[in-house]
Amino acid sequence: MSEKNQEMENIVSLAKRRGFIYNGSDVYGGLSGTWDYGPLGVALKRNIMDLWWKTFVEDREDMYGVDAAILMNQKVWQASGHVDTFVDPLCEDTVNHRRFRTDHILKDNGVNPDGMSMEQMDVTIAEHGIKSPDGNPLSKSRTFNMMFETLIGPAEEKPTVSFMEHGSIKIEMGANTYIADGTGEIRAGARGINPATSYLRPETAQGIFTNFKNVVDSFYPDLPFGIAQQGKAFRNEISPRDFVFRSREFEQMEIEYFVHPDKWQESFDSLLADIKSFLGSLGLPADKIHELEVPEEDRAHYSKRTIDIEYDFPIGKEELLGLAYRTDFDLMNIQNNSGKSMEYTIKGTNDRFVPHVIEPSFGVERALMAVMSAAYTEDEVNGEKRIVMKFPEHLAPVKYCVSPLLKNKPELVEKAREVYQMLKKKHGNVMWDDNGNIGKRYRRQDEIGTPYCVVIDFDTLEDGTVTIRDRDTTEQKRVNIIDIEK
RNA sequence: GCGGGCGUCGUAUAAUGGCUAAUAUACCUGCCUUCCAAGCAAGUGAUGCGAGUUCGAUUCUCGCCGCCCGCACCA
Repeated sequence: MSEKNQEMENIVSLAKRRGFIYNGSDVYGGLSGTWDYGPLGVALKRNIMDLWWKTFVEDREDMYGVDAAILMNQKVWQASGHVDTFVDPLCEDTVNHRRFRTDHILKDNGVNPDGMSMEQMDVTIAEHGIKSPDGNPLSKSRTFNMMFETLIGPAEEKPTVSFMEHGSIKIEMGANTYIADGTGEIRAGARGINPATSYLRPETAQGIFTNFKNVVDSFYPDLPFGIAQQGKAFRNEISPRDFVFRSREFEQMEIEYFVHPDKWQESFDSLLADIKSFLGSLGLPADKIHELEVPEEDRAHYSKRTIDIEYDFPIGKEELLGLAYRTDFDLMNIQNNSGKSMEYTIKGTNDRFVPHVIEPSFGVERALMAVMSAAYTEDEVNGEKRIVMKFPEHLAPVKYCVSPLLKNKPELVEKAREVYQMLKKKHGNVMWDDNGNIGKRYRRQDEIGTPYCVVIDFDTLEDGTVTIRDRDTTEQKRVNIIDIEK
C-alpha cells in the first residue's frame, strides 16, 4: 500500500473511531456510497457549511439565500437537458468485460456519433466492424443514467429506491414494483397507479434557476447579484470510491451569480478571488490548491470559461470545486420551456436582457475531506507518536475541553464543573473529560482537534487561575478564569 | 459495472474443521495519580449476511452485502 493511501486509511480509521464519519447502514452490512456523520463529523461539516454561508451570503450585500425542494417537477430536468443528455450508452467487450462509452468507441474509430440514437450507434458499430480496443466483439449498448429517479405516489406508499445492474433503478412502493431504466421509462406493477415521475436532483443549481424570477420579483436586486443554496444532491455513480469523495448522496454549496453579459469577466475574477480566500479560511495550504483552466473541448458546450479548483488529497490531485461561466444557457432553457420571461431590466433604462450566470459549485464532503487531510498531523511529544487534527479554531468540532486535574478530589471536580458549565453555556461545543490521567486526556483531545484544554488544579481554588494547554504547541499558560477566552 | 484481493471486539493484529476465539489499544468500574498515553484490580465487547457440505463451519463451497486495488465512468 502506498504512503498516500495509508494516510487516507489512517484518516478513515480515525474518523470512525472518534465519531466523525461512519459507514452508512453499517449494522445491516452497509450501503455502498453512503456515509453517516457522527457527533463530531456533523459539527465539523456544519462549521464548514456555516462558514461558507456567512462568507458568501451573510457578509455580502449582493447574495440571496434559497432552499428549494429536492423533488422538482420533471420538466425542470427535461428543460435542463439532464433527462436526455446524461444518459450514456455503454457497451462491453464480450471477452474481457471491459466497458466503454459507445460514443467514445465510435469517436476513436473516426465516426462522429453526434445525434445518433443508441440503435444507430449499434448498427454503425456492426457496419464498420468496430471492435473493442482489445480486439474483441462488443455487446449491444445499454444505457446508464446518472440521475436517481423516484416516484411521487400516495403518501402511504413511500417509495424505496434501490440500484439494479446496468444503472437501472428499482422502485418499490407498497405492493408495486417499478423498474426505471436509463431512458426514464417506467413499467408499472400489478395495480398500476398513475405516479408522477420525479427525480432526486443530481445538482442543486436548478433549484436556484427556478427561483430566479421569484427572487427578482421579491427584491429586484441590482446586477450583479447571486442566489446561493446548500443542499443534498444525488447521482447514481457507477463506482463510489475514495471515502466520502465520490458518493451517491452528497451535499453541495452553490451560487448562481447573475451578471450583465458584457460584464461577466470582472465578476468571474472577483468570485475566483473570493473562493481562494474562503479556501484559505478552511485552513487549506495554498501550495496544495491548483487552478485548472478547463480547455474548450472538456467544457460543457454552453460554458465559455470553466476553472476547476483541484486539491492535493491523500488519494491524489482531485477536483474540489468548479467555477463556470454558463452564459444564459439555464435561464434561456427555462424561458423557452416554461414560456415565462426571464428577462431583467436595468433600473431606469430600457436595457432588457436575460442575465448571464457564473456558477461557483462546492462539494461539501470534498471540502470536509480536504479539511480533514490538511488537519491530520503526526508528530512526536516526549518521544511518543502523537496524532493531532490541526483544525482551524473556528472549524474545530470541540473548542474547549475542561478537566479537573484529579478526579478523586471533589473540590477540584466541583470547581471544574463550574468552569465547564460557564464555557458550555457560552460556546456549546465544550467537552468534559475526567478520564485517566491528564496526558491521556490531552492526546484524546488532540485526535479530535480540540484547540484548548482547560485544567483546574489546586491553584485554581486559591487564586482563580487555570492552565490552558494549546493543541498545536502543547504549551500551557496560567490564566484567570475570566480570561480563558482571550 | 468488469477483473483481482479482502472481510475476526470501536481500532490494529493473531489463531482455529471441535476445549472459554487470543493480544495490544480503546472503552467501562474501582483504587491510585499535583500537568503530556504511569500503575494495580475487575469488566463489556468480534468471526458481515444467507444457504450448502459435515456429527460439528469463523475456517471448506456457493450466493448476497461491504471494503481495497486496477479498468471504465465522473454530465
